[in-house]
Amino acid sequence: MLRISKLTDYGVVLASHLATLDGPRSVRELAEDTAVPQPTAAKVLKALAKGGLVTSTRGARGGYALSAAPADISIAQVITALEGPIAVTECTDETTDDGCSHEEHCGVRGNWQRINGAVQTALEAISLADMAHRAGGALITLSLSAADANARLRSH
Amino acid sequence: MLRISKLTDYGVVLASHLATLDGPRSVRELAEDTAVPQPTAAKVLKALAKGGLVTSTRGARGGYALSAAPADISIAQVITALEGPIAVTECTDETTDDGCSHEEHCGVRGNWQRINGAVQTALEAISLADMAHRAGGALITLSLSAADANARLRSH
DNA sequence: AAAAATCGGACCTGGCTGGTCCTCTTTCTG
DNA sequence: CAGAAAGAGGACCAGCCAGGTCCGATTTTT
Repeated sequence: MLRISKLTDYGVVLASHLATLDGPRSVRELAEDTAVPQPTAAKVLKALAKGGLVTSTRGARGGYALSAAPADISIAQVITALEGPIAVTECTDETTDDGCSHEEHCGVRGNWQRINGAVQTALEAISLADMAHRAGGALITLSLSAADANARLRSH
Repeated sequence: MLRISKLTDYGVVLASHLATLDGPRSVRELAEDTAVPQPTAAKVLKALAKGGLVTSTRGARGGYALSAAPADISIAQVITALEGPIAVTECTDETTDDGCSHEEHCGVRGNWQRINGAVQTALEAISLADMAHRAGGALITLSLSAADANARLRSH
């Protein structure tokens, strides 16, 4: 299903919500606004803080706020902060260089990496500002190759 | 990590391997060629057969073969056959119309669907024939919009 | 000093993934 | 016609991890 985890989904929702605010907000407030269970929201926000996407202010009147402008934070960053590097298959995970035993059999590998890169590029191109605005217009289009992209352009 | 399951990975490897062959092959042979554990390969191939991607011949000298030309079977079909409909988040799974409780809070939803659609389109555009050829050249590129695609074309 | 927050963990638990096995049916071959 | 070869269709299990909760320590405000 090519699914991302629910935690990550929460992360995107929370981060997008933060993008509509200015000052820091407490976990309780954010959880209420987004209807995410409070302890879970806390966990997610902690992870985002560790990833440097949000800054935390401790103590009374503290809370979380985005560490950068909404337009400068990508969905890919949120996903990476919560799930580690984006890798569609284990093969494409560069960190484990254990030399996949199928390597000689699967000429498939290079292609997976390309697919993976494509997905990653797509997610990097989408900012929290984009997500915060509903009705963003035509957000993403895909093309198989430059030539194909060209053909599409002409057809419009 | 936006990861697909290992079973699905096997499915792609097996299907891509079948794309390089002509007649039906037994599970044992396919498993040996691809270094996928035999019982697991059987399971995967059964699922592919149920999805109509491969045809099975029973009895002695039977086996599996692709049900269509490699160029006419997409990676998306393989994934769908093994994992059900592609849905990045639960929200984007159209089958469950239980009205996600966050709905009013998350203007995010429409955007997820667009991302989801983009990924799906990308996977639909990649055929087994593409996967079977290693070194396929620039297989996929992404663009945010037609305008952006245009800009990219010019920059090359 | 007390209250309000986050931090950094530990902890549990249910479901799902990956993997195996067994029996039934079908088909070919000798 | 008998037996072997092969898939169909399940049941089944073990391990892992996502999802979720909770607690004590620390920091800051009031």
